[in-house]
Amino acid sequence: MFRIGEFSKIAQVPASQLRYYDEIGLFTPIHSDRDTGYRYYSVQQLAQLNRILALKDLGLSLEQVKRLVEDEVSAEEIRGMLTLRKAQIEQTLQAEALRLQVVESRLQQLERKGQIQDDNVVLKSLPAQAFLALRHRCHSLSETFSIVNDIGQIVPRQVKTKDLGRFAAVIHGERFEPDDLDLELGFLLNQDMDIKVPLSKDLEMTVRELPSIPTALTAMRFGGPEKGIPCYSAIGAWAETHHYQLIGPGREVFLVPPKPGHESEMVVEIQYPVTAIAG
Amino acid sequence: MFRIGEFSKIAQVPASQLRYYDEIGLFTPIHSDRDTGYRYYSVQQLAQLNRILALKDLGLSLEQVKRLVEDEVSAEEIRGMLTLRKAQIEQTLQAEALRLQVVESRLQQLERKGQIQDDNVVLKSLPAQAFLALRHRCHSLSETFSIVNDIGQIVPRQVKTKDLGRFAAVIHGERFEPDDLDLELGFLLNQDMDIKVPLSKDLEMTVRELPSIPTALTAMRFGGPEKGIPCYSAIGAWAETHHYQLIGPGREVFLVPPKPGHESEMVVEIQYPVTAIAG
DNA sequence: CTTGACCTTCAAGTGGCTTGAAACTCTAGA
DNA sequence: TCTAGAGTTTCAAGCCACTTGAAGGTCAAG
Repeated sequence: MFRIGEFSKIAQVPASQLRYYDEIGLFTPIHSDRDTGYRYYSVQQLAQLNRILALKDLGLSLEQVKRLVEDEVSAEEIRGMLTLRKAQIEQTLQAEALRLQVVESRLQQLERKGQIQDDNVVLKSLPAQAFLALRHRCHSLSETFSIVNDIGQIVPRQVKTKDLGRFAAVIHGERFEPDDLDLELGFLLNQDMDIKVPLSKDLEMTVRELPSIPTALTAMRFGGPEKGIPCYSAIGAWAETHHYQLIGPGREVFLVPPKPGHESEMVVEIQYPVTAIAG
Repeated sequence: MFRIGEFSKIAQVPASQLRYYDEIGLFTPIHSDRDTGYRYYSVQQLAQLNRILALKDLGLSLEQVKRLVEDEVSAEEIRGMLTLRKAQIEQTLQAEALRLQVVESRLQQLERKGQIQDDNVVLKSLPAQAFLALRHRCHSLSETFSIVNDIGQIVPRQVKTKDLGRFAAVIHGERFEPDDLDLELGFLLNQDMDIKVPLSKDLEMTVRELPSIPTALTAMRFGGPEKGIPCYSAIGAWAETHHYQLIGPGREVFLVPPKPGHESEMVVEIQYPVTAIAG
């Protein structure tokens, strides 16, 4: 029989931790003196404690460990817990590896330049969302502007303010050529609905669901389209250095829409679906 | 200008978190209404927030992030922080990889047998410690016992109880052969001291420092030496499956020393220095 | 002007402990 | 047998990075 101090030295576990385990009922001394409150542990309990620490070391919570050691948990259930834990660890491993990569590239940047760049590129996941839009091939920037204008005028009259999200564009063309743009222009919707909005005699906006993007690379553009180039190249550079690949059409979501005469104050979030390249 | 809800949606950060960041002064809205307390954020602040989140994502504490974004921290200092962080991440990676290994081997054990074995083998690190002992080549078990007995009788008279640790043995022989044991027998000391204890006319115990063992494989033996074999094989098996290698003489520390007539109640911790095999 | 979505502050809770204070107990040595 | 000092007790608070909930105030669409 050992008192808590000696037991804690042998097991290399702080006494405070043993007291805590006693308190939560995870690991209680075989004997507690009625009068003095002193805790007494046996050597046999070392094995028990080691088992607990081993399970905890797998990353299980003390609640889980408790269930494992006190209830008789079925092998099936143990396997479930361990399999889950395995998946979690694998995730953590991936995340940590990514973190390491980023830290290393930051260190390299420091070596070379002294200042950290590209911090407006962010990896997000985006939910699916309804999109009331018109797909159209525009042959000049002015044509694009006029359509954008029409949409901005007409749509808010047809849809309740509450249901109307932000103005957005999907960029379908592979290359960016101002005189041949394949764009899908319109408004995100907060609620799915089944309406059509006629724009002119042969153009009609329809609703479709923009698919979710589990991993999207995003960047902010402050100002008009002419400010877009550094954003796109930042996204491209990020993707390249982090071994990601663009896998679909990009989107632009207008957080602060352009007002006539104040175009330089507009703010757009550029979003590109990506996937990590194996290796 | 956005209110907290909209800003939190764009940034994909819970509003409660933004309030918390405001509270700790890490990230405050550009405007707070005097009367209502409402927080208002600008789009430009998205970039600022992203920078903060990126730094946090590297695993830095909010305190560190705060210093980085508000004080002008020198590049030197940043490099220090990142290098430290890098080392930490590498450690975590290793630990997680080990964890994954263990989880996987547990799962395999479940598949094969249904019960978990070997949980009394524990990886510890042991500090250096003074050892008052006699190294001797014993040619029979009875010779060993008699020396052990002598030591147990004589030493406690020479050393203050407070300074006297546990009885212990270092096993120098490569193979275990009862009729040719190269043993170092004696007591661990709580304080380094410079004494010699004569045992008989030509045997003398001396003090030396047992080196620390950064990674030791340990197991408990409950009972006399005859119970030792499963412990040794458990340690061996553990080392093999986890790709560790024994790299020095083992030790036995007597947690519960044998009392005449109650030898079966003795408890010994067996300790072996090991090192991970690369790959 | 009403309604209901949105916002506020404040308090408490989370997990897995650690630290500290004030008081009590044990034991080696005189 | 006494004493000093090491060891132990309980209780409360603190740690991080938030989250949850209650009670109440504000905003804007219809």
